Amino acid sequence: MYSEDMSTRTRLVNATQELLWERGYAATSPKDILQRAGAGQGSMYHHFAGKQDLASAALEESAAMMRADVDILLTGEGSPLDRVIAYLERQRDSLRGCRMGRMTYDADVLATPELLRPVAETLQWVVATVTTVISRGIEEHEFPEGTDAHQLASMVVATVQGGYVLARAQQDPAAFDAAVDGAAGLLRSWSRR
Amino acid sequence: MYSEDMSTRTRLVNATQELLWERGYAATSPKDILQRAGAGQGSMYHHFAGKQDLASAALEESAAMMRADVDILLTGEGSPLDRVIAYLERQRDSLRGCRMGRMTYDADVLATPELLRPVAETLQWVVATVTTVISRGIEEHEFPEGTDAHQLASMVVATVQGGYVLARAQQDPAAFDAAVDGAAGLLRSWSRR
DNA sequence: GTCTATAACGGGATAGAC
DNA sequence: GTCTATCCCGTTATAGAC
Repeated sequence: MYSEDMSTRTRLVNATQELLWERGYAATSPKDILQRAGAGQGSMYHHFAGKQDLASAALEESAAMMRADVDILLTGEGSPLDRVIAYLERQRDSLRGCRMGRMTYDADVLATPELLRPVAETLQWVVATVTTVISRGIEEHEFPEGTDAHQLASMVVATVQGGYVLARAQQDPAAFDAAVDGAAGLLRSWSRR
Repeated sequence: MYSEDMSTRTRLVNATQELLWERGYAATSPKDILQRAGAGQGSMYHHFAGKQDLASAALEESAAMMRADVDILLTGEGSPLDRVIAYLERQRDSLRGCRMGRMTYDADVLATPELLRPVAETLQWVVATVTTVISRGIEEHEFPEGTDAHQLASMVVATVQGGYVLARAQQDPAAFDAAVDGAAGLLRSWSRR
């Protein structure tokens, strides 16, 4: 339940963002959303065309938040290698999984272009941004010449996404940490070649 | 619809395995299963206590299949490095994702110990098996001394699991290939240190 | 063992009052 | 703008005939 100074529309979007992260699209009902937002049926159908429309707005908002979070790590302090390792190591709440990545296993999302688009674009953006940082590292001779920046970036992002899967399966964040630590170790070694 | 020489029970389990892979647990209804198996309501409730019981049997069967598939790659021909790379590179149908990994984003599975158990055990087994292969590689001096086999194995399995996520988001197997090629490249480099 | 009929419940959307 | 009442449909399970 949100504070009164947020508009009903905002409370609806926020509640939907949370539920999409926790349970996914198909498993989230309008009733769940309304209860968490402290709103009635009418409000939702006044502000949005329906569940899908609201979910679309919520996903776009979550996508923007994820980009902002990742951007801070990748454009922050330190050398290119430091920043890639910051992206790997500073993920929080690994048991919650990825707001965007989890949607790829929701059949309704895959089948609905408006819902898949923010997911596809955001993950694509993360890979592209890591690729840019690694390319910079190659220019600065922190990574060897001939490094395939896109392959390396794909591996880095996949390690994070897959680390979430392993941690959720074991219900243990240590499984995530082992994966990203393994990737960070290899990257450090690669940069010293 | 399956051939007549399979028992109804077997057809139910097989149909459920397929649907769990394609859509997950919550999104699969008994009706879907019965239609694909070519059976009626009565058959299912005769052989199984309900949807959850049938899904449990199907997941156990899929888990065994996945272990068999992975085992062939990891205990097959070649040096430890070759076998780890075979595991990375010989995944098929990357757009389908992982039978077990996908279940970690299904809230009902997480909340049901009988359903989560095969998922957790199988992914744990894969990481442990890759760890063993890498440890062997360290003994044989194919990997440097001081290599953390468990971290490296976690990274390898996470890359595969995350590669599925990236490929499904883009609806393009190339995203999977880039991730596993990146991991394979780093591993080769690491083994030559 | 397998079938159909039915029931109880919840999801998602609409209607119309306030 | 927000509320409640209502509707239609699909999911899951049960009952009982064959």
